[in-house]
Amino acid sequence: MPELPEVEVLRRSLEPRLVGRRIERVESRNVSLREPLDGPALRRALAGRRILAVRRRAKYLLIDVEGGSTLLVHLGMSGRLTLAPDETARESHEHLALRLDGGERLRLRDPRRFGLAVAVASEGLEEDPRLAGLGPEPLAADFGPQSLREAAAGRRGPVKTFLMNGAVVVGVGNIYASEALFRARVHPGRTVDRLRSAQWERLAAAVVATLRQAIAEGGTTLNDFADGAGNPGEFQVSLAVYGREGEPCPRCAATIRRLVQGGRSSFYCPRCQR
DNA sequence: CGGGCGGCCTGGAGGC
DNA sequence: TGCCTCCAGGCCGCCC
Repeated sequence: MPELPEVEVLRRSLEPRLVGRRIERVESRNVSLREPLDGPALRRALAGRRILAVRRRAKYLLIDVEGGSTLLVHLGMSGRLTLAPDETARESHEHLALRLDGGERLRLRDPRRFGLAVAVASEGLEEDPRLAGLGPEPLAADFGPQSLREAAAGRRGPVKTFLMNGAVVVGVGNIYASEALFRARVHPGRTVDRLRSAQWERLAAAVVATLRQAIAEGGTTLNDFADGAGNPGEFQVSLAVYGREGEPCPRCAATIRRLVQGGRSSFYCPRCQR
């Protein structure tokens, strides 16, 4: 489901409603997501603690609590995290729920179970194996054409899969990789060793602009993305190429094409993107 | 080592 | 109505 904009929209919707609240009870099912849910460890780390902060790193949501623990949540492809009144009926595939003071419940639902929920030590979080090795945040100062070129040194793969590599830049998934390449007018199959300086400049700027606009528009809701209050996003209306095979390019009206790279669909305009 | 591919899962859409 | 195939926003591990 979510790429950086969706997780950031979710974070912003949850932060004011979670910070300062106490977790009264932790309910977890005995299931395996990307890793098995460890109920006892989650209870030890979270139960009775107040929530101190709600942060994001890459596509991970980080919920810091008292006592030195952080709940690391990843939504995978189909995860949803929602805050709802405690009495709301449990949904199917709801694997974890935190009952909060004030009568609400934070619930993680994830039918495909590609997501993750694990309690880790807040201290040294960046060295956690799940986060170590991640590249720069695209909306931070250390991301730009220079960081892209350095990451591309000695590589030869197509720029589309390069952009989706979390060691290069985090948070750019299948939708926003296609959208940023369209904005930068770079063909998704172009190999990174053949990108010129001006293209790196355009690409870095396009990644930033695309993600910022998507956040401002509440994320992309294709099927089921919603923020913590259940509100869908609007950016799907602004998608220029993703999911639009056969439709006219919004810039030049040529017919948008689809190709498969690394088993994933890429969408592009054959005239604008060379 | 980089890069490509299959695997992990369920569910929705579309064809017949 | 059913049954089948294909496809899906992510990531990991294995292989060459």
